[in-house]
Amino acid sequence: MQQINFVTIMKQEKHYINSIYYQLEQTAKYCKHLGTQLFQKLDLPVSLDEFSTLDTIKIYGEVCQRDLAKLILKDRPSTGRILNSLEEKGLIKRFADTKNNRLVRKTTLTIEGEKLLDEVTKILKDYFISMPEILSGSKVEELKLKIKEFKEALKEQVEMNI
Amino acid sequence: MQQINFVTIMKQEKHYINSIYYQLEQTAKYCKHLGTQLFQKLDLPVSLDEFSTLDTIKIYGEVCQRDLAKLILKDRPSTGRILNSLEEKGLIKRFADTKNNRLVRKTTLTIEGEKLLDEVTKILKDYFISMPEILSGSKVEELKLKIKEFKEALKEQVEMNI
DNA sequence: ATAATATTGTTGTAAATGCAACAAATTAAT
DNA sequence: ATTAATTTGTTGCATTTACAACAATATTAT
Repeated sequence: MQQINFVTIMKQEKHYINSIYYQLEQTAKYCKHLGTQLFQKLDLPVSLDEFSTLDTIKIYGEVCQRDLAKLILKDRPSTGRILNSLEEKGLIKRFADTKNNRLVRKTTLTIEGEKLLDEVTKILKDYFISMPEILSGSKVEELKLKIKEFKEALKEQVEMNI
Repeated sequence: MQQINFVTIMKQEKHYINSIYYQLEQTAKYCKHLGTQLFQKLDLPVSLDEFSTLDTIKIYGEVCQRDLAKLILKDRPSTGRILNSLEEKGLIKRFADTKNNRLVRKTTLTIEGEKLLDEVTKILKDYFISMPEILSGSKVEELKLKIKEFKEALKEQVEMNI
């Protein structure tokens, strides 16, 4: 089987909107709309961004705000504002800590935060169960792995300035 | 080989940020940054969104603004503003037409628009050629097809209200 | 025929986002 | 030792974006 390389593919691309970059962007828009609509329909007390930030903190634990920003791919001001909102809602606690002898602010979920994260995660699962099977599960899983692989490679090429 | 279905996959997802929806969003952010950085670095006379809009008009021809909005997945006001900007720059011409006996505004590229589209498309190609091969070409092509498939299925599930 | 509904494009406004600049504090350089 | 550069988090601002409301017009319903 002949291997067609990336350059060859790009040369064959007559139009940017047929590139994987644009297709990914468009697909992500549908994902974002789907999530936002669900969060509004269910009248949840957090936004989708706040929820995924909670989820990130739960997984990656006590990181400073800048490291969290790098994880959620938002800039430092946006990250700070999301944390302000989560703190006002009593879902996280912030505390001072040091990282390389430098004063930083770290974050943990409160009991209420843990509870909400579990509840909304369950709601999302129930919602996806009620959805028609868009693609067979193994295909989705396979696609997800390929996207992650592509994302990790892309990460090396993009200067994020966070 | 046992087929694992979508529901099974979602049940196994303990965290939203590991879902294909969030992974797609994150990957698209890298794509967006990559493109925006390039357009700024080269000091191009159009934004990435304006360029992809030009490309869309080139492919889909004379469509009304609402149909164009559905293609570029932006709302009607945003679409109108992008067209205003492209018109001010002399890259498109707008003209009145009818669609189902209804007065609509349609768009075509000017000579300058065509020229700029070709030039920037070539610049993008050269840029991608200069990039290291992120993934082997066949893998990227395969991934793109799967993403398109996923996107088309997703489209049926999302009410875009455009 | 009249009213209700739908389509298209625009305007206005509020929210989100990114970016530059800043203050505080530490490390590195000369 | 003094200066320069780096890291972290915040504030302010300008751009983008979404969403509701509107005007104009055509279709549909009663």
